[in-house]
Amino acid sequence: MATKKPTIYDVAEISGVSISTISRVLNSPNKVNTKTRQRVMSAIDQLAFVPRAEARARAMRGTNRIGVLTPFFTAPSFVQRLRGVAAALSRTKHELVIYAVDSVEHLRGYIASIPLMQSLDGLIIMSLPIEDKEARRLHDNGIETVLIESWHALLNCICIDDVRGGMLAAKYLIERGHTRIGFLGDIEPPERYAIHPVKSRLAGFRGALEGAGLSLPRSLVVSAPYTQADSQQAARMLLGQPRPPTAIFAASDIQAVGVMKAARQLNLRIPEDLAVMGFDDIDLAEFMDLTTIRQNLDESGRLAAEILMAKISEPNRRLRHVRMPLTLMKRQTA
Amino acid sequence: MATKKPTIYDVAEISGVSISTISRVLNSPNKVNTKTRQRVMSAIDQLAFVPRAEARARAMRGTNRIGVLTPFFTAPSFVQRLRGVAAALSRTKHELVIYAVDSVEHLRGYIASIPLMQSLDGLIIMSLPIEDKEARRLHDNGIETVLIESWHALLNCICIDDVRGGMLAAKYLIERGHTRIGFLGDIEPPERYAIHPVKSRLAGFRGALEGAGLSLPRSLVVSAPYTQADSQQAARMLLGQPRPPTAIFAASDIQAVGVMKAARQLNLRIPEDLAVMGFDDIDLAEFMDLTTIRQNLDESGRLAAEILMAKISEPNRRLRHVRMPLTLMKRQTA
DNA sequence: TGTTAGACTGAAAGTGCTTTCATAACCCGT
DNA sequence: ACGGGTTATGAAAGCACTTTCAGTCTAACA
Repeated sequence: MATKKPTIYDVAEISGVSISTISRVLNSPNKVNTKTRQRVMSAIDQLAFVPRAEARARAMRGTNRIGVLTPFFTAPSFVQRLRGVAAALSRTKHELVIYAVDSVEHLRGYIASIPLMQSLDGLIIMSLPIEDKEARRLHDNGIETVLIESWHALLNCICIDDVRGGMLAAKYLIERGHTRIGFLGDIEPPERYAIHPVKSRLAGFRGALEGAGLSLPRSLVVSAPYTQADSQQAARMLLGQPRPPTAIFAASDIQAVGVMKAARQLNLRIPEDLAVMGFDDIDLAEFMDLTTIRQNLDESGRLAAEILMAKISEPNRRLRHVRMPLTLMKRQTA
Repeated sequence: MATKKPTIYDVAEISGVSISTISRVLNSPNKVNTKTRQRVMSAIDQLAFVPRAEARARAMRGTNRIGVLTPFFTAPSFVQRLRGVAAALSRTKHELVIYAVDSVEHLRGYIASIPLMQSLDGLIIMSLPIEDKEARRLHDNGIETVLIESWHALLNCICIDDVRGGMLAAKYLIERGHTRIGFLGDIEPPERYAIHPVKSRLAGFRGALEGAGLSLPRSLVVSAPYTQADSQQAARMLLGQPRPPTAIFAASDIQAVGVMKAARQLNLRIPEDLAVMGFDDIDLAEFMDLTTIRQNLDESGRLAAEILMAKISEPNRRLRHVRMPLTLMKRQTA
């Protein structure tokens, strides 16, 4: 049992002729003596030999490859978008190629080489800032592209209005009678290669508070890394102040869970003593009955895949710039 | 303007470097000086150069692509394994291609065509039953393969001992003084194309109970589909009986959460009135402080990827048949 | 029988790219 | 200014085939 894939050299050896002859048998059989050809043929199927290029070409015909460029492959929100993409693709004949980006160089490297390699029919780029030059290159090379959570005039885009999201949260909490409301989010994240919408959410949140005549003192805004544990600790600080907030809006569900845990540790009842809101509506939010601002993550992935497939089969369609709706998911925590 | 399609030689000439450098710019941009890279890049799009995929595939040892065949792409446990795979791959130059399987035909189709198209260096197959003939075909075609959650003599395998997992859960609950313990799981799932380890978990669970002189009456075993809502409903039935259990072991964390919700609806305190255990230890379990049996999902994915890469670079390594350890994660719910 | 036009076949030269290896150019502490 | 360690680059050796070119062999024709 040879585990190696056979080449024409193997076939040549077995049938006792030169590789040129093998090649001829494959490409112009009539130029080869019947006797020799038969010998070669039997060697060919004895080895189950399939010329590589041909195999590839045959397999590729009709198969579209679509790529996803994403940071934070480990974060639930990204996974959920990916899920949407996969769901949309699963019933069609498409391959899903995933590129996990975890540094600027990585990002630039991929964006630079993907369009050139022409091995992808379409590309979905999640939460990564793309520069003008890069957008143009993708566009010029005819790689259909959909951006999620970022924006460029030349490419299809799917976004949400983070500012409005922050406002929605603030308005809801105000409506429920809260006047001291805290904010917790990853305001100054270390990664420069990805897009971080937290500042916009904070801006909208602050705007709505001020619009209602409330203030957002410095002491009620804390920054914590995007993990449950860090957020829990940050929330403890927020709640340990002399005049703690009666509600906290966390810029992501993961962080909201951290807040909930902190509250539990401090024996605060939710929502009576402390109202908690998140952002995203990842699966976890439903499980935990977390009131949150939903951006339909699965749907954004699905939509991206669909836009892509439509553009691939019908390249003249016009560019789509979609703004996905945000909805308040009223559950138990606020 | 030459009418010929440009090659790296042309690009090299224009930008005044060698073809090696061009190749490097394309394949590992970070290995070439920024200044040079820019010069090359501008030459590249000045010529609208596109490398010929065929030549490239030939020159490269393999394709640098590894595939994952998985059912239930939407389920957290699968996503977590995938995450492990992606993490391991991200530091190597391998593309991750995902094939979402959602029917038997799908599965057979993929397995039949993947070896033919030789466009993959390695394959990870998750929770899918593979037949002898198929295993042999993969093996003979030199596609390195790792099976997760299934077993075949010819291929690398990564498994857990589900029976033992069930036993662990039972023993722990017994130790905590419980004598009426219920079981909830997706015992008779409809999908025939995937592997379902629930029965084994139940067997181990039952075995341990009986070993301790306890019985597991029919009434304390309920089957529910693998969703939180269905499990919640099933749990309500379980808890609505004349003599309800004081503890429930759910065959997955998702279902355990359903049980927790049901308990909350019925005003049962956890763990005082009802102890709840899950299985898997998905992220959610930690967030919800769920006591559970951990199978290290991320790790299994990582390991699979690593075995694969080792075998690819060194094909003579011997087959690995790994049994991953299970650990009891003691948290708040039991 | 001696030529000779084909028909076959193999050696070797591409094909367009990747990768290894050696070298040259730097960079840092001393 | 000098070893010791990177980093950047080019020369050259593949990779799996195709194609050209020249040689061998045969069969047919004078």
